[in-house]
Amino acid sequence: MDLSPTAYVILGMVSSEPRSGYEIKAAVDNSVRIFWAASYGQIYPELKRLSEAGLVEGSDVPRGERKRTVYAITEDGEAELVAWLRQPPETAEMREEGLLKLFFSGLLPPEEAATTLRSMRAHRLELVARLREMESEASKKGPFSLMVLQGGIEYNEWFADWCERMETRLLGPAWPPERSK
Amino acid sequence: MDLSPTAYVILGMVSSEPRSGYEIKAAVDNSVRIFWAASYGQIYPELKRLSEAGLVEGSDVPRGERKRTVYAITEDGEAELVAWLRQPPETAEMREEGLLKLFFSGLLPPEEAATTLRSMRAHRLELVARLREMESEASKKGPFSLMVLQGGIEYNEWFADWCERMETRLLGPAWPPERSK
DNA sequence: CGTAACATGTAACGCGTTACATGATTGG
DNA sequence: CCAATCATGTAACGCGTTACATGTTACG
Repeated sequence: MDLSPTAYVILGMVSSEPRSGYEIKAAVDNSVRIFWAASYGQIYPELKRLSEAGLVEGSDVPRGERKRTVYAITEDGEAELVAWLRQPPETAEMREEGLLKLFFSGLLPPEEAATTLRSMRAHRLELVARLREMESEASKKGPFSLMVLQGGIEYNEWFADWCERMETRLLGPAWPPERSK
Repeated sequence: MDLSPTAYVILGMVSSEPRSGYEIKAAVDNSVRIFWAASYGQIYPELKRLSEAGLVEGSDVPRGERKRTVYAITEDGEAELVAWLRQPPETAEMREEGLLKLFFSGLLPPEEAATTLRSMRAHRLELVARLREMESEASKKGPFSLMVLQGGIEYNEWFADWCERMETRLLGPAWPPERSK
C-alpha cells in the first residue's frame, strides 16, 4: 500500500491519541510545520481515504451541539506507519528564494545584495524566536518532539549566522574577490 | 507583471549569456538546483511565455543540422529581473521526510530511530561530496555562484553533524530522558 | 556501430494551497 | 454582542514532475 507522505503525517498525528481534522492541523502547525506542512484541503479528503482503507477509524464525539469526528489509528494503520518509519527517508528538498536572488546578485551593487542577506537573516531570527517559544510545550510532548524542534532552532541560527558572515564579506574591502585562473 | 519564481530563474540564467532551453536546464542543475529546481516541463513553456511577453528574445542558432534556439534577455527582461532581485525574498520552505520520521520515532526502539539518522547523515555527506566537486567550476562563474555553493556545502555539513550528534545522544545511556514537570 | 549527450517539446498526473461556504461556541 | 476559535468541507487553481515522443550529432 503506497500512501502519500501527508497520509503518514496524519497517521502519526493520530497515533498517540485520537484527533479531529481540525486538531490534526493544529498539531501539525505547532510541531512539524517547519519541515512538513499540511492544509485542510489535504487533511479532510485524506482522512476520508484513510478511513475507507481501514487505517484510521472515525467516531462522532460532539462537543456540545457542535458536531465533531475524531479519528483513531487502527492496528493496520499503526503497522503501516511503523513500516514507513523503518524505510529510509526519500524526500528532502528546499526552496529558498533568497539564495536564488543572491545567486543572481552580480547584477546589483554589493550593498543591495547585502540587503537580501539582511532580509533572510531577519526572517530566520524571527523564526528562531517563534520556535523558542514552543520549546517548553515540545518538551512535554516527548523527547523526539523536542529534538526535532531544537534541530529547527539550531538550523535557523546557523542560517542567520551564515547570512551575517556573508554580509560582512560582501561589504568588506576584498569584495568582489579576483578570480584566479 | 507577476511572474512565477521559475520565470526568474530562467531570466537569471539567460541574463549573463544567451542560452537554449537545454542549456538553461543544465545550468540550473549544476548551480541552484539544491535550493531551486527546474524541469523541461517548466522551462520550455515558460520560455515561450517570456518570449511572448518580450522579456526574452529567441533566435535560431543551429549547431550543424541540429536546430537550436537560444534566448537572450531583453532590456525589459533585465529590468524585470532586477526589480525582482530588489524585492525581499518570500518563499522559504523545506520538506524533510527524515525529520518527519524522527518526529514520530517514539514508536520505534532507539536503535531504529538511529538508523533513520544514519540514512539522513549519509545522504547529506554524499551531497557534500558532490558539491565539493563543483567548487572549482563555480569559482570561475563568479563570486556569488561560489558563495551560494559554499553555503550549500556548509549547510549540509552542519546537517550531517547534527545527525551524528543526535545519533550519539539517542544511543547514549541517558536516553530516553526523563521529562521534568 | 552504438550510446551518451544535445535538443525540443507535450500530456497526464499528483500534490498542495487558497479561497470560499457554513455554522456553533467561548470569552471578553 | 462581537471576535476569535472550533469545526468541516470543497472547488478551482497553480505549480511542478514524470513519462513519453522524436530526432541529431559526437565520440569511442
